[in-house]
Amino acid sequence: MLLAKQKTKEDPRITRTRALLINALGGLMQEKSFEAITVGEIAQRATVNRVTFYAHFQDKYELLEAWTRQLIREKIGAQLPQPNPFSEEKLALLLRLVCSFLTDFLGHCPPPHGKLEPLIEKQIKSELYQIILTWLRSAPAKSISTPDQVATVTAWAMYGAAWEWSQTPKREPVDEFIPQVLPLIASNLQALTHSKSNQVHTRQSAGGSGAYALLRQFQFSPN
Amino acid sequence: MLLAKQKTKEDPRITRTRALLINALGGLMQEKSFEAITVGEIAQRATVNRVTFYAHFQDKYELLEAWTRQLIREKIGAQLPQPNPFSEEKLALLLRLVCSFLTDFLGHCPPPHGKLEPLIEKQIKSELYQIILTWLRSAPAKSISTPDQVATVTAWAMYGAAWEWSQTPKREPVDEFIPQVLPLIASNLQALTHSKSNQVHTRQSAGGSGAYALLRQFQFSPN
DNA sequence: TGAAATTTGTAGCTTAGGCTACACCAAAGG
DNA sequence: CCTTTGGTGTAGCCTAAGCTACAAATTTCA
Repeated sequence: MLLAKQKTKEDPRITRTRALLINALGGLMQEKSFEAITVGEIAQRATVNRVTFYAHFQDKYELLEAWTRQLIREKIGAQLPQPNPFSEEKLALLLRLVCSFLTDFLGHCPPPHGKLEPLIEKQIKSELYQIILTWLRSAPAKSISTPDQVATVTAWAMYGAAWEWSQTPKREPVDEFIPQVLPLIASNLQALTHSKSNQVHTRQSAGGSGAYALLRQFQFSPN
Repeated sequence: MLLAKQKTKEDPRITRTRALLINALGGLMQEKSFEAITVGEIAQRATVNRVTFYAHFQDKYELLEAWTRQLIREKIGAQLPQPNPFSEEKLALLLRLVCSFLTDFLGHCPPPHGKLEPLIEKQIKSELYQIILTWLRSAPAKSISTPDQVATVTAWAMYGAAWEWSQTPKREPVDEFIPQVLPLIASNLQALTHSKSNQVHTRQSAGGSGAYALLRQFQFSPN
């Protein structure tokens, strides 16, 4: 109803109200755990009627998704000076952004983070997937794998690396961590810099089924 | 924040839109002179339709009044810890606030300040009048003059002093200035601290006409 | 000067948002 | 147990705000 993304410009009231609600949730998330927050509180802090909330979001979980998505776009996607072209420095920066997001973010919000962590995992990987896919589209893809496959694998690898690092109690500083894992991640993107095709296919699977089929299943839907 | 205290609660959309417009003007006033600002610009920066502007304000001059009034309330009225009871320290603080408002404020806005200065003069005096009147109401008024008269005279005296000081090119620091003029101003308020009636009446006028009649004419209308 | 471009202010219509009221559900708590 | 309490979600109505369009001023500039 109100959510229809039409080609015609969006009514400013819609943008404004959504922004108010998202920011209100952001404020409350610094004060109490998500589960303890009620729709009424969110609406009140947003100076918006509670009924209006439901005109924009199914429930508070849907708002949570919108909030984290915006945060991720701000802190990760928007920090890359310009998306194209690809460079190894940009890949390093991207990984660093994911790392700092993970450390900062959870510090901001009082636990428990029950439903929060799977959500941001999903969304960060989705964001990474989109960014990498943009790189792949603007470069000659000589890999034997499809761009979607490369993007998916790289996104998962990057997030996994950052996640593992962020969970380590006595972890090394980011500046040491990044050069250590970057080669593992960048190997998938060799096609972008030299035209050498990678070896993944012959290593992983002898037939048409296996890891690739699985990956295809779990590819992110656009946006 | 916004003052229309009707018995029926004000629609939140109204307060929000007014606040957006006022803040938009505040931003623009730091960038260019008031005369150079158009209604369209204000509305755009407020993320509000230009037509909506006219639903709230007659023209940009009326918005200017609202903006300055809010600023004055924030910087002066709201800085007094609690209005009552009266004390000489509070009077000194009040004068200091007026001084710093005058110096800060004009620095923020690019000249020319043509219509601006008479406006803030009127509004600051009005604010002072209200504050002083509150003091007078909560204290035994033993003066021969009416509270309105005392409040008016004191407000004018305070603003006049602060204005003269702020216009002096090589002025002394506020901390020296305030003790110098405060006795002149406070004399009107003696009735608040001791019950000695002041001498103004016998000094100023021999009959029923004269300064008092003039003052009565120029008393501020409530809000 | 006089035409073009802005800006101003208003009218009429459409839509988002505010409000009341209500049904539903779940968690206390007597 | 059943009542209270508080959060959830929806329906219907009313109002504020958005949009288009247009008729004046007003400013700009050739």
